[in-house]
Amino acid sequence: MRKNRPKYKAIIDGAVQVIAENGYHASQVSKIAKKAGVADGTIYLYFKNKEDILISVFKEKMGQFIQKIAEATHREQDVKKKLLTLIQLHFEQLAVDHHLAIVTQLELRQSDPNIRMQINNVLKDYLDVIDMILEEGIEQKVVRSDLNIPLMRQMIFGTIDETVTNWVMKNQKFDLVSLAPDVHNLLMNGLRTNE
Amino acid sequence: MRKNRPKYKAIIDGAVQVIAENGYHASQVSKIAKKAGVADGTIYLYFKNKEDILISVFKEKMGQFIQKIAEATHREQDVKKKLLTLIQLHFEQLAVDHHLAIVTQLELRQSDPNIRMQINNVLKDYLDVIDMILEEGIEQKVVRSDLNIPLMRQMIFGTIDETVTNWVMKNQKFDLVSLAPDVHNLLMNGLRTNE
Amino acid sequence: MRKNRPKYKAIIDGAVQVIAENGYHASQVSKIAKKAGVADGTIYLYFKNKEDILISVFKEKMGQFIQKIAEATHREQDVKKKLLTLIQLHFEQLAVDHHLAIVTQLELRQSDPNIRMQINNVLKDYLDVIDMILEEGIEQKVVRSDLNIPLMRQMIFGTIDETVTNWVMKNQKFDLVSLAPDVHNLLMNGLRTNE
Amino acid sequence: MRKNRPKYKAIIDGAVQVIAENGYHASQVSKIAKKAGVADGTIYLYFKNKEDILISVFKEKMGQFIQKIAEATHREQDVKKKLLTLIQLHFEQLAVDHHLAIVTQLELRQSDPNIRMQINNVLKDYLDVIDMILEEGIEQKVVRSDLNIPLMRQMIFGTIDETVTNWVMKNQKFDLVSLAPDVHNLLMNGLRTNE
DNA sequence: TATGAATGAGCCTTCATTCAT
DNA sequence: AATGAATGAAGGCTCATTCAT
Repeated sequence: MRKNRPKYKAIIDGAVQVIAENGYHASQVSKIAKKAGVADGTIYLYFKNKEDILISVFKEKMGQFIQKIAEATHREQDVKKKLLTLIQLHFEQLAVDHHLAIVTQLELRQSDPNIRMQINNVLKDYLDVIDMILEEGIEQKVVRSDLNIPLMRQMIFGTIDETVTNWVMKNQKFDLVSLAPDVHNLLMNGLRTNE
Repeated sequence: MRKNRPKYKAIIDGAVQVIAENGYHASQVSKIAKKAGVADGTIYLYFKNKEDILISVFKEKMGQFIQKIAEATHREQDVKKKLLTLIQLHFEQLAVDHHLAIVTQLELRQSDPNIRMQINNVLKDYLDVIDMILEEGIEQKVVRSDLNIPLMRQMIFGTIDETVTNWVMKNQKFDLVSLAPDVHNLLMNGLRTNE
Repeated sequence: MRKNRPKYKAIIDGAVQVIAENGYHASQVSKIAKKAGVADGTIYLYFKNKEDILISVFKEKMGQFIQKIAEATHREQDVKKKLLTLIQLHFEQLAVDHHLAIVTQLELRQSDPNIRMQINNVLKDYLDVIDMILEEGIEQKVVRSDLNIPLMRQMIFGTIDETVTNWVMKNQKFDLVSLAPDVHNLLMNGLRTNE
Repeated sequence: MRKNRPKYKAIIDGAVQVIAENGYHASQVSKIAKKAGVADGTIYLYFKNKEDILISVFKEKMGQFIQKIAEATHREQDVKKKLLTLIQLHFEQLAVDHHLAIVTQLELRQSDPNIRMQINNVLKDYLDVIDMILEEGIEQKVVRSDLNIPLMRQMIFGTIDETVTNWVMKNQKFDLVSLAPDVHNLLMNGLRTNE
């Protein structure tokens, strides 16, 4: 299968780097090819077009990203701990790969409607993980039940996302991972039931 | 003064529409000119280049946007009411002008570092409004003081922003404004002091 | 008459300066207008189009230039002195107005065939002066008669012109006028009869 | 090596023709591409920009031009014959390629300072050939020693150049090459020692 | 006459994509 | 499969010229 060939991975990784360094619109296919160590034409043996590269980058990288978070939260029993794990892994994975962080937080926000739709498809899995935590929390009465889930999910995702964006925009000058407990505390406070 | 001329406004408004419909990078200058009802060359009497259009769009539109919110929150006495007002006006203004909403939530996220820097400059005023509310809240012991302000601000802005983005992505199918009380409730819950 | 109005002269002088400073193709009409202290549109009350400005510049400036030389050589009796006068005045006039020198030696060489034709018309008068000196010289047996006049004229004009061009290209760093006697000596040597 | 590829030569030759026919500033890149039988974009695989085409045209064509003259004069022993050879080859080469003649005599005179500088660099070699002939002539007492070399060089180059320009301007209606002996005679007369 | 805002045709250059080798 | 030279469509921007005031 095409995706298992070494050049496929080389192109994906090259694309992440080039996009992180130049931004999506300044990322010429030839630049990606050079960084990946292949000829320009070779790109088109693996990808339909430039847009397809971007979508594939997101699917590959975010797929793994989400996968890890999904698995880790499943392993946890406690709802609060699930959320903490989610936040921590989210921060950790981006802190470790700042190229990916730039691409995720900044570059992927742009682009055509149909790219965005595909990206949202992938993101859907992530949001599902959040929803499941919330549902479990409501069931266990750790999370308030008077607000609908999408709203709470938006707070969780919005807060995490905004925090990472801030970190990226400030050129990763502070320690993102160490913020996890406070973010968790803040969110749990908002979510908790008001006895 | 250049900005008071009717064509300036026409171009800004044309740009908002065209960018909302096509995305920034697919928005040819000639398209903006046509929508504004001016010749292509006229654009360059009012704007340095295409990038300058985008920045001006943001400064003009977001400037007013933020101005309104800043004034309205200042008029309120109660901290909780200030936050509610902020959320409500944020939602209302974007709900009323969905072209602007698309540009704000999607198109402006992209683009070169130097565009982003300029945009952040404008946004700074908005974040300052949030910070002031938080500071006042801490003083009045309505807001917890054990977390730093940037973090809480990120929750507030992140949640509001994510909510609007969701609304835009779902093609404005639900009533954004009516969400304000719940968002407010959720955020205040997270922020409140834990006695 | 149009040409006597003060703005006509202002535009011509502005054009000479702007062209000397920027080169013909980087000399926008608006730049010339600004330098002349008139509105862009005013230019077109005095000139048909941009090309017409260039031609008029040449006619005005070179007209005077040639006029002076023609008169001065006529006043001289001696053929040798006539040629010396011609060389000296040629050098002097350009040395005094280096903007004009740049325009004459460099900028006017370019441009469309039909501009060149008009320029040549003006130059014709200058070449006629040379021819008359040569004819007189031949008559008086000071100038050899075994070569045709155009050839000798080309030597005279070519040598003078090349000397000025060199001076312009070297940024007028040496004294052009003081070269006149040597140039005259050299040319007379070539022209003299070989007894 | 880039310059050896057939398309490089095709573009250079196409450029010479198009520039000769239209003048440099009216020579669109697309016209040159069409004449050369390549796509517009192909031009930019071989040349940095439009200006680079002009400079390359000059370097290539004038390089060969000067090379031939330099070699031929070196082969001659006699100083007078060296000069005759120079004049003859100069005329012959331009007579044979009238497109090149137009470009050399008219189009290359124009243009930005930095183009001119590059052109002068190439021309320098030609002027050096003249200087060497003069020095040899002085040594052998065939050329007068009371005038400085640059001045005499200006007469030689100026006369030759002016003659060619006249020929080009008169649309090559007379036989340029046959003028060589007279031009030579005239110049030698000017240069000779006055015993 | 004079103004200068407005016009819009025109062109260099980029770069995603193709295809002969 | 892989290459990379070649393609050519597309668009931002300039500037000579016009015309309503």
